[in-house]
Amino acid sequence: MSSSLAIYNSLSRTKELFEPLHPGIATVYVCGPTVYGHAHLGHAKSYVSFDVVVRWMRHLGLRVKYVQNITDVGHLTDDADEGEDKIQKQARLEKTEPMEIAQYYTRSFYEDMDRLGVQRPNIAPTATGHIPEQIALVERLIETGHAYESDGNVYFDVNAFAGYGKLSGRTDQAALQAGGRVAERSDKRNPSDFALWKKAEAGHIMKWQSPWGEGYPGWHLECSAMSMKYLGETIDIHGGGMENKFPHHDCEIAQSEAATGKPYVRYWMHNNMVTVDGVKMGKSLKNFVNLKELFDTFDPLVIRFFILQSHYRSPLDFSEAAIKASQTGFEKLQETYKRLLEAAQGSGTLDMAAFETKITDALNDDFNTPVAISVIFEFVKALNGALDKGGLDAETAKRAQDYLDTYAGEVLGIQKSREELLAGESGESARTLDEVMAVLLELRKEARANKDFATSDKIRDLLLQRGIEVKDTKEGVIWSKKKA
RNA sequence: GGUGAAGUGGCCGAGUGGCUAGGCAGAGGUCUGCAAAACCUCGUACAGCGGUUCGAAUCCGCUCUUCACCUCCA
Repeated sequence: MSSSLAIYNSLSRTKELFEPLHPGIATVYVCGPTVYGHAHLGHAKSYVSFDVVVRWMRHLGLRVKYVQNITDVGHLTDDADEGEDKIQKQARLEKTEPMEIAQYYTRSFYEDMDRLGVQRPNIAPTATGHIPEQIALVERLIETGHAYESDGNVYFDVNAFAGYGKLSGRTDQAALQAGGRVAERSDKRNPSDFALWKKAEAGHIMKWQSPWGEGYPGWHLECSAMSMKYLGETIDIHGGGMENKFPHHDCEIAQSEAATGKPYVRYWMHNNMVTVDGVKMGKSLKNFVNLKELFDTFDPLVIRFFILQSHYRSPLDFSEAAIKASQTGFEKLQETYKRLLEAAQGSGTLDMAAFETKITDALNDDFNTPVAISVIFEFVKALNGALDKGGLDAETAKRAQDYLDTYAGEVLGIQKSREELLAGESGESARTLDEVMAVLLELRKEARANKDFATSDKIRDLLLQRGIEVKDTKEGVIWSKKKA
């Protein structure tokens, strides 16, 4: 029952069997953040989703080369030709310089991603670190007749590239302009032409020398230049947010394919948005939920779990109530895993092969994490049932642990480690707590033996008030600290 | 105006021609001194109107509603 990996390709708008260009190796490029503010839930959805994509492909035995850029050149706050550099603006607001802004928010980004269990990309190139590569790409486009210079600016000539707009379906440039909101620029040949290189106006801080004078790269250029540098002229997968299909990804395709004459990307993947009350969460709107604030209330892994309970191509509506519902389910999963690890040996068995097949099929079907999670819950239910009835035999118990380690842990990343679940806290204060708890539970045990339930319940209630939950199970009394 | 999505039970959220999604919440039960946990049972959902079909939430058409993109945005 082996299925193969199918990926929904935004370019063909169908699911296609994934076959890497070079057998055994998958090249993946995902648009990274522009670092001028703390990451929000929308970033989390995107990078958690692609994290699972990469983890699953590695699980399948592919060697994945994963590149994710850091955009540290602030593109403009308005349209391509107006407004202020975003990073420069933030630097002005924070009374510092652009480089410090970029570095500070880059660190902040990785801090948040680490807490979400997002594995770091193999290469995380910055736009400012690849200015020569970008200039070279512009020169190549001028040489091949796909770009032209005009007063220190260099534009891509959309008419010189057949198929511009094929990703977004925006192929009729005339119709596009009719209702468009971007004012025409006199120095462009065609209103749809986009900037490859921009002349630095007075006061612009982030600028570099180029054959066309002092300036800075256009907003689509870095991804093409860095993707080609590290992954080759044709890559397997390019991922990003849906809002980047047009113009960003269409422009990337145009400038890359015009330069190389080769297909740029074989599978385009676009993840959907996080919404709040049905409206997109975005930096420019003021409705975004900062991850650091969210982590004050919720375990980062709960957020990860919440994200993966919906499909990456579906919008995900944010609400505290929805995350709380996820939290309860998440805790149930952790509890069951812990119970499995501590369970005594019995004689029960489970049909592990069926659970293997189901979850593999789900993940092979365009990374269907919600279905994968539902399979894990079916498994959890069967597992708890078996443990209720006296436990699993040694082999099944081992396979059950492997199952959760592999799918909930290694692939989906929604399971806490054994150490975290079993060891609790370490150190002097934890040992003291253990000793004190042992005394209290001994007193409670004596009270219960004497049928003095008033006393035993009082001990339990008072502990619960302080965040320590005591449960009487078949295996004996257990206690755990609950997060408030 | 153009380009693309989507409307599923109290809530979140999969599926997509016949066969249980799953989670949360709720009801009943088993277990327990009681709780908690776990397990068992239950809820007759697929925006509306037509059509295709032996059979449609799933395909087609129309209508209504929502969202994204067309300006930076994961």
